[in-house]
Amino acid sequence: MRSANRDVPVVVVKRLPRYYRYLGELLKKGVTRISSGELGKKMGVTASQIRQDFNCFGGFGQQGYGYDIENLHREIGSILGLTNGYKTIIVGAGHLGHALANHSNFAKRGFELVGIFDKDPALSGQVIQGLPVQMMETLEDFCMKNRVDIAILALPKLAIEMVVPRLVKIGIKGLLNFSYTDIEVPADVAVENVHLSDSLMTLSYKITQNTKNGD
Amino acid sequence: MRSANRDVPVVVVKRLPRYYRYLGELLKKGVTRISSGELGKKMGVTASQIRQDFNCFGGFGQQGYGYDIENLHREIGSILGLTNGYKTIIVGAGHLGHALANHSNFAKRGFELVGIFDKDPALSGQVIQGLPVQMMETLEDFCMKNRVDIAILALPKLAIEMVVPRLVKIGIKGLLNFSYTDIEVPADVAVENVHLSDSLMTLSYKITQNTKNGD
DNA sequence: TCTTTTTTTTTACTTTTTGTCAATAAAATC
DNA sequence: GATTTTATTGACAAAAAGTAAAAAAAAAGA
Repeated sequence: MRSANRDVPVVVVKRLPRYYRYLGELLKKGVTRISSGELGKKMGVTASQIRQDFNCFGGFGQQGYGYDIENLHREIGSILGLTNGYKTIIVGAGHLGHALANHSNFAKRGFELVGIFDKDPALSGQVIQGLPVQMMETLEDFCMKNRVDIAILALPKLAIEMVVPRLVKIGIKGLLNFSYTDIEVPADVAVENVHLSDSLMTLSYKITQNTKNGD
Repeated sequence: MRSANRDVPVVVVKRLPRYYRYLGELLKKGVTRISSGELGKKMGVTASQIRQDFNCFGGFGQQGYGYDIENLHREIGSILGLTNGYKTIIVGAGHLGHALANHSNFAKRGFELVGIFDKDPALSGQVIQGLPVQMMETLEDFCMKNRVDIAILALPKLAIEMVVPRLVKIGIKGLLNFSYTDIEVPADVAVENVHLSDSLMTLSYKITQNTKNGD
């Protein structure tokens, strides 16, 4: 089993979390093996694509047998870096930050929430998920001391512009950006954007198309 | 200017919201025209792609001049269906639902929030964004009377399975799904998923790659 | 051992992106 | 006011990327 996985296309990477989820569910149900055909039917994609995707990082399957779910699940998790136990903070303790802190799947997937920050003194010390909300002044100190890897940015556009450079400066590795702006960082900082309005607009487009064709 | 826009590739549609956002920002700054080259540099994509994309729904540009931003912005908005004024409800008034209700961009983009629902009696009547949280019993009645188009689903996986069929039954047109499961609906109901954990996992992958190559 | 299943690998096809260039509009020059 | 120059699109072509199908190979199970 090759562990090399250089040059995996972005589209494939984007599909990995979904595979991971489905495999996890099967595992929970006690299923131990599955063929690409079966999995494809379940997920609504072609068996060919599944096989092609899995082959990007070495053959996990066995002819005549299929894929060992536990093994495959673990491998994909490892490829995604879930085994690295990235330490995570949330910046912005508003409703969104709060919701994300409570999002149990994050911890389940190996992301350890170690701190929550906000600039509003009224929130100072309030406990969310066992963690006290800290003031922005302590951001750098805390991140350095606790070797924080990821910052989840749940704050408005304006605040973002102040915070991002500070996080970049102390060597943050990744940013999950929920604000409605594209942030600029050096190439060695990974960024993933979640633009909620964009999703709503895409939905709007789909509805508009449906309405056109349907009625 | 052709208004027909059949068969616009999905990849292009996914890019439209971002164009819309950038054009909106330029408009706000008072810029009235822009060339594909300039816009491309700003957005980090090739000028060629921009022209190709815009041409999917008819030529909006003018040789030697560029694109009229106001016109282009309005056209993209119309293609996305933002002018249809879709009526929207949020199901689930937890922190996530709350955050989404406060998300000002939704209203700005023409989505009118008309109702918020939750099953927790403790939240009944609590006012969010001027709207009282309603109990789940009134869901069908309310949606029919108010001709609700879109439901934003901010509830856990288990609750989803109960709610979706009810919404489908009363003819909901679109669902924005935040729960960590893929929902199944008839073809005439549009669905857009926002799987937060997936984004975090993709980020994790990127970090892992950076770490490998960088160090 | 032989058939069946199912992956891997290869090949073909489709979609998407990028690059080029003629056509055209605007601006500048004469 | 006519002519030249510059800017920039739209359309097409080429390249790249991604997806699906087909062929070949390996293992499982009878």
